[in-house]
Amino acid sequence: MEFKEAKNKFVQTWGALGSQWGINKTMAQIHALLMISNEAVSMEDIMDELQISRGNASMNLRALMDWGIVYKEYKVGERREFFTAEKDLDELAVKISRERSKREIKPALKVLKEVSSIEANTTEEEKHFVSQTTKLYDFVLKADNVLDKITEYKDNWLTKLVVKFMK
Amino acid sequence: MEFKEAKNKFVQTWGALGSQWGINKTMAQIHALLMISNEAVSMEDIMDELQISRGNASMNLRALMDWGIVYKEYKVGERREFFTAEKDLDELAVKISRERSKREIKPALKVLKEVSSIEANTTEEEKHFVSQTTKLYDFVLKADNVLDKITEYKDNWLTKLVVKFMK
DNA sequence: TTAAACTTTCAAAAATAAATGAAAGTTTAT
DNA sequence: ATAAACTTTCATTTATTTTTGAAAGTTTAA
Repeated sequence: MEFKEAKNKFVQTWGALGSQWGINKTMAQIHALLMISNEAVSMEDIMDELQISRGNASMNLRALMDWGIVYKEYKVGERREFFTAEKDLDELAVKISRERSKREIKPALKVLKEVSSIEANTTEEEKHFVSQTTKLYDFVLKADNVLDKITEYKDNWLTKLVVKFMK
Repeated sequence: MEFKEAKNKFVQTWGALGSQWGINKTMAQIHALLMISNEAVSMEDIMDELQISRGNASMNLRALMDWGIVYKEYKVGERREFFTAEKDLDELAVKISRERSKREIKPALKVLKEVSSIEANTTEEEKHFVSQTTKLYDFVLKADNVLDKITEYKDNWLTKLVVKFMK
């Protein structure tokens, strides 16, 4: 396999993986492209490489920056903006997990707490509902806390987790 | 909040969460409904509660069974089939993580291995590509292995993880 | 065997999500 | 101040995903 083919395969695969995980294809592809670039890339070049429109590139770059995993860069004597991705994988994973926790897990926990707190102990059906949602609340809360603790280590958290866990 | 309202809120929330994680809304809603039912539910009742068509119910129940998190049940003297969800949360999480590993992570690893193995050491660009994809391969492999190890514990793996990690 | 009771399949329709591109907005150099 | 160089926005279009529902398939009881 030659370089160009490998590069393309990587970008496509990362894009497909993105959509399986609730991130849109282009967003994941842009991120993939930036990950493997040794220098900052202009919007023009991104549009060109991925064959996407200016609007699409702009909106997805904004989203990536909102996630904190892509940065703007300015070059002296250049009017254009350039973009780079967070390349440290520990840092990348930490940022993604924090953001998803904030956007998805926390709101879900709020609902779980609400619905598990209803005054409902008449029928078996109601008792079961309260019991299940309470368990779910506890489980998700615990999982969210563990994730938080793990990513607090930042540097090499994965390696540290391996070490801790293999003991 | 009364029971019916809480139940509905739970099903809707779980459905929305599902779509953010690459699982379709109806599939997640059916799962939610079964999770909080204290007894097995017929397809008719699922269609009725969620206001969905027969085909939709059938296909998503099949998908849930393929994931191994919903089971068919037969009642004596009843022609119809009934369905229940895996209600043990440890077990549920283990099954989901195993299935996603098999379906998504393993194939991604295969591609990462391929593209990181290209003979390409001429330009800086190529060297950087190989270096980044290699790092990514190592990272994802390690994460996949940790997940595997953690879920091997099955019963109470989350609690065990908390204990191990807080030490 | 046949017919009733049920489930599955899949082509077509509907709903949802993403992409386009032109106009509006912003920044910088002169 | 102005115009060139660039980015963002958003109504519309396009692509993708999901849902429908009717026909085909299956199972069971008589």
